[in-house]
Amino acid sequence: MVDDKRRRLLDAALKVFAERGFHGTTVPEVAAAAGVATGTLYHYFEHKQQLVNEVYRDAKLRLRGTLLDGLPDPDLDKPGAAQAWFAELWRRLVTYARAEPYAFRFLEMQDHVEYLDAESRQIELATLTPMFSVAKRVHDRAGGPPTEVLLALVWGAFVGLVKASRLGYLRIDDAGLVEAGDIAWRLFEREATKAIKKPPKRG
Amino acid sequence: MVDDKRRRLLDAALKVFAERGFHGTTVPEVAAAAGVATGTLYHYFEHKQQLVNEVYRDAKLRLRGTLLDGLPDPDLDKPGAAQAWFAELWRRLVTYARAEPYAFRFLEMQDHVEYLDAESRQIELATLTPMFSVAKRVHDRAGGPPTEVLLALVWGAFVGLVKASRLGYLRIDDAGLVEAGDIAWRLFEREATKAIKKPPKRG
Amino acid sequence: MVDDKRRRLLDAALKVFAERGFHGTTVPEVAAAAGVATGTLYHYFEHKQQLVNEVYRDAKLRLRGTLLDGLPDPDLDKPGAAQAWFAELWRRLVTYARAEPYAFRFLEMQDHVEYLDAESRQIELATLTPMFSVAKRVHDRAGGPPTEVLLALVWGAFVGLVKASRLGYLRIDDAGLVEAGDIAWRLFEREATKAIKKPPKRG
Amino acid sequence: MVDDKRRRLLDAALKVFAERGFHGTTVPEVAAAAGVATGTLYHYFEHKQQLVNEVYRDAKLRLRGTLLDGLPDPDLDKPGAAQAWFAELWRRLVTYARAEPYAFRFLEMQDHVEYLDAESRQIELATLTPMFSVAKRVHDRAGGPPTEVLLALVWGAFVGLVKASRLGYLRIDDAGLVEAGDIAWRLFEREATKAIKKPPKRG
DNA sequence: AATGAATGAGTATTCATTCAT
DNA sequence: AATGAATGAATACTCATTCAT
Repeated sequence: MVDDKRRRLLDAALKVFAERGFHGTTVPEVAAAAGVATGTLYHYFEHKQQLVNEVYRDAKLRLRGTLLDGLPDPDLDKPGAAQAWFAELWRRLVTYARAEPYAFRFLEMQDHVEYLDAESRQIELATLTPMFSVAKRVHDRAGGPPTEVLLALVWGAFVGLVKASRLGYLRIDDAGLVEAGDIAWRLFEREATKAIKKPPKRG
Repeated sequence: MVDDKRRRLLDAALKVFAERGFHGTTVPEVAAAAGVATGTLYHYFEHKQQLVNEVYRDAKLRLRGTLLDGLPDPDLDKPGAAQAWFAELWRRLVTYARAEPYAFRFLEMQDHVEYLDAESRQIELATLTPMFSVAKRVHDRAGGPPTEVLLALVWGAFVGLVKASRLGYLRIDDAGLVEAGDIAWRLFEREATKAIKKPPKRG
Repeated sequence: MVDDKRRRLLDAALKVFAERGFHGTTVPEVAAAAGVATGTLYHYFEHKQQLVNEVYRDAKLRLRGTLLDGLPDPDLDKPGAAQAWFAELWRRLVTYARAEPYAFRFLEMQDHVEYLDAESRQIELATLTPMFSVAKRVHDRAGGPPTEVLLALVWGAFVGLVKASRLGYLRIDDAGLVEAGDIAWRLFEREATKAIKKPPKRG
Repeated sequence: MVDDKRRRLLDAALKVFAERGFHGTTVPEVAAAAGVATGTLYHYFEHKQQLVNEVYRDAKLRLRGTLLDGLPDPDLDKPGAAQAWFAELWRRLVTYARAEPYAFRFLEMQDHVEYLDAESRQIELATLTPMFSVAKRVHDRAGGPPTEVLLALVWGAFVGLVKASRLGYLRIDDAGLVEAGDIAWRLFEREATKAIKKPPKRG
């Protein structure tokens, strides 16, 4: 019951923050969206800033869960394993963006830095690191641009797709989103292909 | 002289809006950043919202100029023309993002919709359309996913790169950014390649 | 058991009111200081204002008791009786101020008038009157300034001493406080002395 | 004109703080009492606490001026000089308490410590020290209780008089207040008298 | 045109009081 | 009786906008 109200507040806050941004959102607005009185919000969160941080962590941890829970590390010696791993991740991203559009939008906002605390930033890193280390292994076999660059391109591509969809620049269904993953894979492809086909040439 | 102040206000506003967002920015803050009194700002702009819109249009038009001025339409029958066109556009994007980091960041913010007026949205479209129509011609020869999807992926990839760089997730110089364009081209490549190699099949 | 909680609430309230004043004190603060839940406080007192009034009366009645219980009226025809009476009262004041520093401080606050009710004010008077009437008898034999003035000076002198001590402007022990009474007596002295030595000149 | 508003705010704040205390006073109340809008108050003072501190210093400095400006140190070898010095100080206190009843009341409030800053406390000391050092010289010739104790008694006596008068426990005019000074002098008298009469016994 | 003090509606936060458990 | 979560009016403070100079 207590947790119920806290949950409702987090969900309502996520939604309005995603729509209007942190500064564009009023505390009573959040409370109203959660169906509680303003004072009640302050029973659960010390101040607006603590609220955003908890909303952020909450959303980010769910993202992390969706992306990483039960995701096996690819056996990179098997042909196609890297691509399968990539496809699975992309599919999970699609799942998250579809299931939690507000969370996805909120997490991609630009002005977080200003109010996020150390704990929140720590979670950000904890989400990226596992993907990064696999990508790095895939990638190191090949050469080419730094892994960070590839990941930034891929992540950005996905975000761009979702954003364009939200703004109405394109209409896309889940199948379309998954298909787009095949295209995004090309960013990795040549490197990964080299990695598998040409290790002998390197030794 | 008069235009000088207006110019300074637009530049100052761009900077603080880019850093703190529309709602996170105070009108006196903008005035102070421009080195004028608050009242002066209201001589040049009716209200805060008109100010953002003019800042937006100003930045967007410069983006449009940087991207499109003197950019020839590619002769798609020549091999490599599409890729050259793409490379040139990417190079121009890099130029803009480097020369006007605040403008780039500001334009990519999420919460514009709320306060942009019709004129501003019109300019947004006017910027996209020319690129889109070329891309469409390149693309239609091939098939595959809708052009909108490809463009969203590419644009998002570029934004992701710049954002990751700003947030410190990667360190990249101009050469690196341009190189990344070669990778991004792969998103188009197969289609474009097909487009060039396989027109007989279509005709 | 029930009274125990009421007692604890009165004591806790006295303490925090003495330290932070009525308006500077929060009802939950009082409850917490008493070790009960906020709601419980409202079982014993209708509202904050009733609480202060009961605290006030409670402290004032104890002051009255300490000062007046068993205090014999002086036989003013005996030499030294007036001074002995004064010394005893002063000693009792010292006792109270030492035993109940919060109560003493609270009672001397300035802004009581605003929230005290008729009953509380009545008790204030009931405390002063007995001392006043004796003082008046001592004093009338002599002449000089009105008794009220003398009492105000003496009472103020004592309060000044305690206040200066609390604020750290001086360090004084019980013996010092009692000694100070000898000095304060001088405010009365000449008149009282005259009263005893010179009645013939008046008659 | 600017200073005029600041002045009005300080005066209005002094009045309402004196009447209702710091916590019992609302910022808009102060602004209204000064005849300005709430926002204007914040143009002159950062927050409520800075306001009280400036009010306090302002009142305290005027008290200090009234008490000490042009007050000559007594020549303690002249008979009657100490008493004359005392009488003059008392007369000045009366002047201040009459001319600035709100300031006097405000300064005597109990709960200052909580919000006064270092600068304000420094001024408190700077006001007391000069009187203290003269009193100490008067007093050291005699012996008896510490000077601090005598000063606390005298100051308290005066405050008691004013407070009793404000609360309606006595009615007193300026002449009465000055006369009361003669009585208060008795607190010092014996020592001072000894000091002048009996130095030989000490040497 | 330029200034920046002035305004007061608006926002974050607190707190006396209620009430379901 | 006791609890403490819930309420919403009240309060400190901010900020877009106006306007006298």
